Amino acid sequence: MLYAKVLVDIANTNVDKLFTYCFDNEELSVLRGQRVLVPFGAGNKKIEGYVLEITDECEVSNVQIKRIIKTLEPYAVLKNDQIELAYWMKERYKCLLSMALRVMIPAQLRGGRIKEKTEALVMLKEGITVDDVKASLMSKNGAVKSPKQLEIIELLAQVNSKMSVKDICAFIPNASAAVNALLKKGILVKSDHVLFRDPYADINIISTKPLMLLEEQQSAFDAICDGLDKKSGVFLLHGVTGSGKTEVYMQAIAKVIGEGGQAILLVPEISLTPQTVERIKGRFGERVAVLHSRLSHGERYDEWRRILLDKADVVVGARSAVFAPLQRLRLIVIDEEHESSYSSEHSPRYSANEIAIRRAKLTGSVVVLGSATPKIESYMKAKMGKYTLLTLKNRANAHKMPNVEIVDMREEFQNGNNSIFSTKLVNSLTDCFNKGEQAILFINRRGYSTFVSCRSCGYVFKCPNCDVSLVYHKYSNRLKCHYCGHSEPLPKKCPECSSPYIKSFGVGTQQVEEQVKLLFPEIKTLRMDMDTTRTKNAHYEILNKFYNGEAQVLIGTQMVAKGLDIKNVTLVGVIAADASLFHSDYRSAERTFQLLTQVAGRAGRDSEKSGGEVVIQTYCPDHSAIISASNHDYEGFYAKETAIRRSSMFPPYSLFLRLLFVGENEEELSAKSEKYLVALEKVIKNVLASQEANEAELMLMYSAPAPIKKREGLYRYVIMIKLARTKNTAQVLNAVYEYLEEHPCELLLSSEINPNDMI
DNA sequence: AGCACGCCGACT
DNA sequence: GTCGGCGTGCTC
Repeated sequence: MLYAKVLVDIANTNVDKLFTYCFDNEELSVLRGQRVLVPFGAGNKKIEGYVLEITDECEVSNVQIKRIIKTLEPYAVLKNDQIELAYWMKERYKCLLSMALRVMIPAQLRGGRIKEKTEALVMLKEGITVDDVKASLMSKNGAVKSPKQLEIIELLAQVNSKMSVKDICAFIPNASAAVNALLKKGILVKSDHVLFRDPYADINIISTKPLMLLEEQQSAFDAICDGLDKKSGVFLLHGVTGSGKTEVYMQAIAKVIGEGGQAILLVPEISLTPQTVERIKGRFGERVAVLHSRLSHGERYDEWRRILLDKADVVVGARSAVFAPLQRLRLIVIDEEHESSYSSEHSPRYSANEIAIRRAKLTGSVVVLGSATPKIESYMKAKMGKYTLLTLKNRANAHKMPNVEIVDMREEFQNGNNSIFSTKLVNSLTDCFNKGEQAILFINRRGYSTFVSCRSCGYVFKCPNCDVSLVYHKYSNRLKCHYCGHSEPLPKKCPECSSPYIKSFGVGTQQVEEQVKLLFPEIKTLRMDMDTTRTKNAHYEILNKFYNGEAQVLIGTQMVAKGLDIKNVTLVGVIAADASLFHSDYRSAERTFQLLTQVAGRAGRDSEKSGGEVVIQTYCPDHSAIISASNHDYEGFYAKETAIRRSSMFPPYSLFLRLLFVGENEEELSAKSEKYLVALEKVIKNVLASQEANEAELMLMYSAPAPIKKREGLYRYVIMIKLARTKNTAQVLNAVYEYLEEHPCELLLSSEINPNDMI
């Protein structure tokens, strides 16, 4: 008898520990990492669980050890390093072990809802030869009784392997009745073959060869190879837009595969277009698996299983692909490492970057973080020597960086221009269209306007479920909430004062499109935002149309800023660069700089044309994020931004811990968060006192409604704790977590360190 | 999470 | 006297 320590798949703190079950290894083989069905609780309810340990001695006493009912798959679904990783995640993200394990396997596996897709294959029964069959199918006078059956037999003998009925029919029309007859006679036998659904079955793959690396690329590649040989290292590949980072990743991946290893390439969800996949598959062929949220359940499960069953060496995917169950992992590449989509928004709120580094440590792999605009935090780590900094300063095809012009919209207004386009941008658009070239207009807001209000009494239309103003959508003539999806028709008069004078303010993608059409009636436009990309292939179709020149201007939100590489685009216009600057969190300048740099990088990617042009419209032309972005000056921005962070003691010079309380009753929420604030303050001060530390290490601590204090009908309150980074920080945090564990509160939704956004 | 056990009020 | 409320505690 052997024993298995099992974690039951129930999301509850009380059962988030190992339970010992037994099994008879003569009749049931159970592996570490395998999923099993076990009886659990008083009613012996059948619960799915993960085997995290196998022992030959039972270490628990005074309990009746139950028996494992069965294994759920014939193989382990978790690799050893993933189990270690899950334990680490529990500590790091304060999540349940069961939740950490859940993100590592496809959701469809749980509950056994997914079925393998199978196909019946037929073959000649063993021991039967073609001649035998021929003889049996001949009548005495030598005529063939069943010509179709004979044909099938001859075909099968010729290909000498199993065939599906569908494939047989491709050679012999309407063969299925004859196949059934042969099956009935026992001449043919049937077997089931498991199919892997291929999400990219329809794309045509053109194989590509490695390009010659430029000097900078070559030295980056050499450094990464060095790391691969040593089986350790985290590299920050800082390369300007268009510098050929992808080619460096690809050659590093090729080296790994060449040596029998495997690699993960993470890309932001938004850039997981068929083009990206095509490019990777073109280089690495069949043994590429793709994982992202747009796959159907079946496709996702099949791709995951291909990885598990060692049918893939490269995994390309979004955030959760960092958990891909590869056995011989040696390299994890994170493209656009600064992207916020690498941080999970729900529990466990992990960061793919952190997970990659942790997983690499556990498996002896190398991590490459690539970006034109690395996170301040990442760049600082590189400067301090925690990561190895690799720099690509030049664009790969010798084309220049685009020329960026900043337009002060306050001046435009003073000069009598109150339209959303500056004179400069209108002139540049005219030029661009005249030359038959294309433009991208970027505005970080969808809809028509940002808010709607009554001109008579000032009433602002707000969402009934959320504490945000409603956005006007002109095409549907409705007011919409971008947080909960609430939508209502635009009222004819003000609900407060009945005035009919209702006006919308602010600019969104729909209005930009409308204005372009008014100014350039002959120009075709395309709009790309959440509203136009709702359907499965919409992304791809819009970009394809633009690529094929079916429109001269593409208007869109964030999603046009990332990764587009269209040679004919020579002009990029940023309608309002300030939109992201006035968020009240310390990262807003960084985000603005990143976004502007990314969007500017879309211009002038063709060496035939002269560099390209970017026009940035803003109300704060002196802001360092805007100036540095216009000069393509990451170093300059980094220096200014770190100076600000240091003087105001923002991360990475300090640390924020945010506790989020969510509930229906605002008074109760406010009172609860206040209560915890008082208690936690005492806890923290006690720790600091016991360490004889300066009380000022607790820099700031308050409780308040979240910036968006109501969302989807629920109120939100936060406790913010700002701590100096000292030798005591870890101990302070542990004390806080310990207190929260001992005093659980059902309203406390999450705790996060340096959250990505404060809303 | 789900189920049993247990200790209080309302009922035939 | 019993039925059922849901607070507490345990599940290999």
